Amino acid sequence: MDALLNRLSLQTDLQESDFADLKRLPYQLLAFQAGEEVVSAGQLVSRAFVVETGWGVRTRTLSDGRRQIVNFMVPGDCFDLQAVLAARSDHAVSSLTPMRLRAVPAMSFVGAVRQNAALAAAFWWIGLQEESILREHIVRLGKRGARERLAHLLLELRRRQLIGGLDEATARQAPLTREVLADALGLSVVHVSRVVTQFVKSGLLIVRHRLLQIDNVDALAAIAQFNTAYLHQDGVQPLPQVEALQESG
Amino acid sequence: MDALLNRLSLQTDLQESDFADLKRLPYQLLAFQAGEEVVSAGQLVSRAFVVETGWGVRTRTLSDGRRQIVNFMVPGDCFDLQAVLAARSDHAVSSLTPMRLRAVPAMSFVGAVRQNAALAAAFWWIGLQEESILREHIVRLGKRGARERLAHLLLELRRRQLIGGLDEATARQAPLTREVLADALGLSVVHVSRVVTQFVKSGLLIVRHRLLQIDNVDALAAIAQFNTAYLHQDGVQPLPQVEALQESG
DNA sequence: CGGCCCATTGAGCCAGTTCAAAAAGGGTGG
DNA sequence: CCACCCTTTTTGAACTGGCTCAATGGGCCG
Repeated sequence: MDALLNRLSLQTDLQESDFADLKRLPYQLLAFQAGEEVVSAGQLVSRAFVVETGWGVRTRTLSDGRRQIVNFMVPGDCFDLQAVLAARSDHAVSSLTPMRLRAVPAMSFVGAVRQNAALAAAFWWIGLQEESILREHIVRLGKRGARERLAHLLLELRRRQLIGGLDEATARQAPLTREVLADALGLSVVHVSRVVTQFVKSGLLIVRHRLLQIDNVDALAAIAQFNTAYLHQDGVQPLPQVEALQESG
Repeated sequence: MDALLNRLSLQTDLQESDFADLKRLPYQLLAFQAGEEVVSAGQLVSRAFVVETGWGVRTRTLSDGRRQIVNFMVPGDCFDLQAVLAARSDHAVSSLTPMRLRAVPAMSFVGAVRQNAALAAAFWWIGLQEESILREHIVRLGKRGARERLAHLLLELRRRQLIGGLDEATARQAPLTREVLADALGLSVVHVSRVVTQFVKSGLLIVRHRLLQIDNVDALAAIAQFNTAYLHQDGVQPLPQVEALQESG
């Protein structure tokens, strides 16, 4: 879980002992090939997951087959922390690339979070980031045109990969077919293809096989009006409240 | 905070003592007129809010003035629970109608949640619902046409008002101008107006002043392919995990 | 009664869609 | 190493849902 640990050490002020608590959690490593379904819609989930390597997506499929990608998952992301409540997943999660996941039993996760206030704060923070990413996706779909949407998404994914500790060169890459992009951006495959081509011709993007690679971050940021504030990368403040609580609780 | 209490009693299995803990929290009542800004973007928030009466919206405004409504808030909804972490709000919250809010200091809220596992579970559940509502908004914007979007949103708002304990007649009403709908649905004011008019002519909606009233739930549900699963109304299960934890922690 | 804000309606336009077909990979088996 | 097949991508052409611009109409308040 290097990516998650890296993320937590950058964004929270966990101590060695907190990391130790985290590492002590029981887990199971799961390996998936590209295109497998990790969690099905309607399934009763009872584990929390951490992405170790590879990319995944959370999708919602309407009864007539239309499919919306609700969120992407890159190394260091967690999902189904909600599992804690034995909720039924209302979305499916599947892998885009070969993917390795760490699955933690819900009960153990809750236990750790309840016994360690710093961990609770850290995962609360992660939840906050996730929610913020969802909100930004809403803005992307509701208020932006096709070029802006694509540029904005690619920049977000780069940033999120950086947060997970990947190096700049890797973080600029995204293994996304046009269809995946279309399902995420609320556009047709054909139109995504046109926009990608246009970006390539303008030197913003390099396409190799089905790998998109950002070639000009600044130009994309200008197109997308990209502002990273919503990612809350700066991490938690020294947290006066929570520290006060640790003393009293 | 009747609406929230009602919601919690329907969806969670809190005991009298849990409700007592909740009622014991210090709070401040705030009253706003229609169109006031409750929380500004970038502001450091340090309180959690509960909507007592009235409607609010969370909005994100792009630098060029485009405005996206990310979520609606109806009685019984909570927001800025994240405040706990002293995060900067990346969105503004404002009132659509006169609104009464209960503001709870972040520290007190965290204290209550940390000392009472049942409350923690209840608010975790509320967070899960909120996230699910955001995801459904993504699907609405990404994969649905204008008629579907409007029908779907109105049905969601009805359901959410019912969850807050409002009666059926009230829950069918929504005090939304065309502009608000447009900003929420990613459409233009003009087109929203056309769709509303069309719905009125088909007997799906009644419009009085600036109040939309649902006149035919089933027909709207058919248009929207509305499925309530994502609202997780059924509430938490008896929660084996959390109960086990209460014993051990 | 007049002013203001909101909603409606019409006309023309455009971003993005759909349909269809061709091209380009890339993996597999011979 | 080549031939073949399957999937993905690209491209063209026609279409359309929703947009913009602009003007008119209504309801409410002072």
